[in-house]
Amino acid sequence: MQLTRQSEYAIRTMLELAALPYGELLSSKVISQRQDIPEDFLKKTVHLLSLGGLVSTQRGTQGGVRLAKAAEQITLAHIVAAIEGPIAINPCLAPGYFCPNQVTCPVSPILARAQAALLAELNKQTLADLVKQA
Amino acid sequence: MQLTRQSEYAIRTMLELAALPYGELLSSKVISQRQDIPEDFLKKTVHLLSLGGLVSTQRGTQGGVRLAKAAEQITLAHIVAAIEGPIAINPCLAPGYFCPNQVTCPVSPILARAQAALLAELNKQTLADLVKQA
DNA sequence: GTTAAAGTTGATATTTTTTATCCACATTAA
DNA sequence: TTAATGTGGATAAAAAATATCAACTTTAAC
Repeated sequence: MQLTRQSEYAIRTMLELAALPYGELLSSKVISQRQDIPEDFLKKTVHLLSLGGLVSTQRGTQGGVRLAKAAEQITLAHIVAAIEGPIAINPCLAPGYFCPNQVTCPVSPILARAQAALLAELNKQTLADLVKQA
Repeated sequence: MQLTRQSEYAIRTMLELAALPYGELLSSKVISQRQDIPEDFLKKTVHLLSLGGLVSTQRGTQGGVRLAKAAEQITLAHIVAAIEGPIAINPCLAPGYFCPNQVTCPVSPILARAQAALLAELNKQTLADLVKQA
């Protein structure tokens, strides 16, 4: 029932990027050093963020990573989803799951609401808000 | 970011027990058969529920497991906590954790609120409510 | 008392997931 | 041309979750 460490890496990375002037690049290497994250692992993490449309990358000398959209439009929920996929606190809430148990399972609606409440909180503040606070 | 399968086993077990007349025993063996849960694993799961004060057990012939308190006083949050320990969606929210990162981490308050929202939903309905619905 | 049913406990194995590492490759600015 | 950088795949290592096994204790039933 926990965020993975990789999600945490991703959050810290996004905070680094959001603290920069918009559009500015920062290399994975530098981020890994500043945030004490294994470089190769971070590279993959950044790649996931990229696939999720949260950052864009630039190869080559002086390349790096930057936000792909304004920090005002990014929330923790987006970041976690980019890393871990759609948040599902139980397999039975995942898209396309067929429950092998009783037809009328009283639990999944509750889990669904709990999950929704969790997501709502993770969406309440933007990355921009977070950077302001830090 | 998921409940463990063991938590799910525990929930299904508690639903079985709550469907019985209050105080009635059901053996782990029968529960494991009805719910298709490995028996030895379920025994340990039941033991955790017992340590958590949610069920009481009775050894010997005709022994078994029963609710230790009224189903009206038990929620999903209690069950999950009995199995997984205090719910903490990130290590930094666990009791006694010291964060090695920046002093003013803007993330943990959000995670804390998200976690609280999750817990609130898991506490909204009692086991008794669930049994009624099923 | 004896016995069989049931929970207790600890060791260990298996499987899955997560985290980390390594390296060959593609791209690109300098 | 070259060095810095992201890409991608393979693999390893570590951790966590799940499952199995087996000896033990308790206790109701006979």
